[in-house]
Amino acid sequence: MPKKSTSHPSPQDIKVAVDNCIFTVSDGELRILLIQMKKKPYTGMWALPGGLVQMRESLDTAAARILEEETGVRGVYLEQLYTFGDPKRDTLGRVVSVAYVALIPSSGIKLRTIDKYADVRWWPFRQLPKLAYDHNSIAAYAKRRLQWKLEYTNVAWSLLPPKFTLTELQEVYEVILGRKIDKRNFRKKILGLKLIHAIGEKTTSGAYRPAMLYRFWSKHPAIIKIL
Amino acid sequence: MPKKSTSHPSPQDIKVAVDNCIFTVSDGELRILLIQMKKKPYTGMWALPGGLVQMRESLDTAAARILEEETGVRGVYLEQLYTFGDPKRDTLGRVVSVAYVALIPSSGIKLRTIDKYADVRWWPFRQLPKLAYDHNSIAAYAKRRLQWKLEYTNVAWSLLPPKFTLTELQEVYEVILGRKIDKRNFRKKILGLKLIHAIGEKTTSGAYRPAMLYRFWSKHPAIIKIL
DNA sequence: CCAAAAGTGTTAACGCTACACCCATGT
DNA sequence: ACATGGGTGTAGCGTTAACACTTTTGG
Repeated sequence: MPKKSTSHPSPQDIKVAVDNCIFTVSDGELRILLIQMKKKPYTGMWALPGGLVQMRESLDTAAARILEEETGVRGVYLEQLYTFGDPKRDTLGRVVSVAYVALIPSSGIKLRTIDKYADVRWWPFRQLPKLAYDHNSIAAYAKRRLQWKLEYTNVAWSLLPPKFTLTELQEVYEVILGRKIDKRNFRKKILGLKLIHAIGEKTTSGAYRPAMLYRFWSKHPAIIKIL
Repeated sequence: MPKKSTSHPSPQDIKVAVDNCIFTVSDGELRILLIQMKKKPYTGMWALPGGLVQMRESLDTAAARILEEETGVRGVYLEQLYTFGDPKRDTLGRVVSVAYVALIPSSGIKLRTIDKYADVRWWPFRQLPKLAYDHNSIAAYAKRRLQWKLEYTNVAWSLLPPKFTLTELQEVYEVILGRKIDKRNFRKKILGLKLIHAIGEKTTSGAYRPAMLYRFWSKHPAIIKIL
């Protein structure tokens, strides 16, 4: 950017990072994955898992790589959220962070502990601690986007295992949107959209009356008014 | 990012740029502002106006600065769109581009010619040339976002002068959404939303029957189902 | 008086919301 | 038999979509 009237533009030296907001729903709570930092200025603080983008990888690839390093998960829903670039968001130097949202099913995820971090845990979104950097803002923004996506697209399926009951699906909506939904209206609406179909089976393990299991026809993203 | 099994992560050296998709509606067409490049590898090609982020400015500030440098416009609608980071999007080196969308009213904009570029022009969106970098993709994405925003928020007011007729407003919708809208339903809907109000005046200049002029109550962004 | 754009209501279809009871199973 | 979650239908209301003629002005 030559010829500005303002003070000399110093040569650009900016790092580009990716930070992931990894959501799941379990035990009736929206949860987000946080790591506890070891590194110097934020030791002991919790933060979103992230890292610098490598020279030869795209942003999407970087997000997927970091997601896999932290959780061992691959092939899940992963979408760019927003890019945060306040000059003072990192005290050590200028870092622009491209935030991503990942959605993973609650069932059977082994968190991979990695010695880069002191700890890795699922935190109930309602009770987040104070996070490093501007990560509280990023997480808040991610939740708003998730709420929107849930109402207007079919992403909900990314939060469920391949086979699920309608009650489980409804719980995902209720937990994330933060309100009760009428059971009959919900089922009518969802089944009317023809995005899922009952497979013959029923739940076996549970107590009381078994529930029908459903599967979704396609995981391809679609924009459809749901609620 | 220590301990990767893959080849040594080379030290990060990435430039961060901002590119603006500046839209307006005039003469019944959606138009976008393009600049013609002088610089070495893309000489003569058209591209989105953009530039490198300075060390001490935020991304939003950079976008606003570049917008003003190119057009002289200030205080218009400006929103971050998406960040494009394919490693090969710029042949000269690794550049991550944060794209912004700006909306400006068609009336009375003097394009400031700047000797950094060979030319600056409004292009009808329907007939874009092949652009430098990945700017065709960026522009296409920006248009999709604009279409969505028009239907679900009050951004349309950013494309109109302070006083406007309902026909002008409807034209903005028709041009951007690419479909005809029923005049009576449109007026009923828009007036019912209570976002605009008739001021006493009528159009003077035009031939034929004068139209009522309207003004919007507030330009604050709002999310409201419009169409 | 003619051309051109401005302005104005009604009806039918559809979608959304609210609401309460019986069913299948395990203990 | 009972406790627990699974499963089902209808009626009222509001919103949307389709549709055509009269009014005002300039030439």
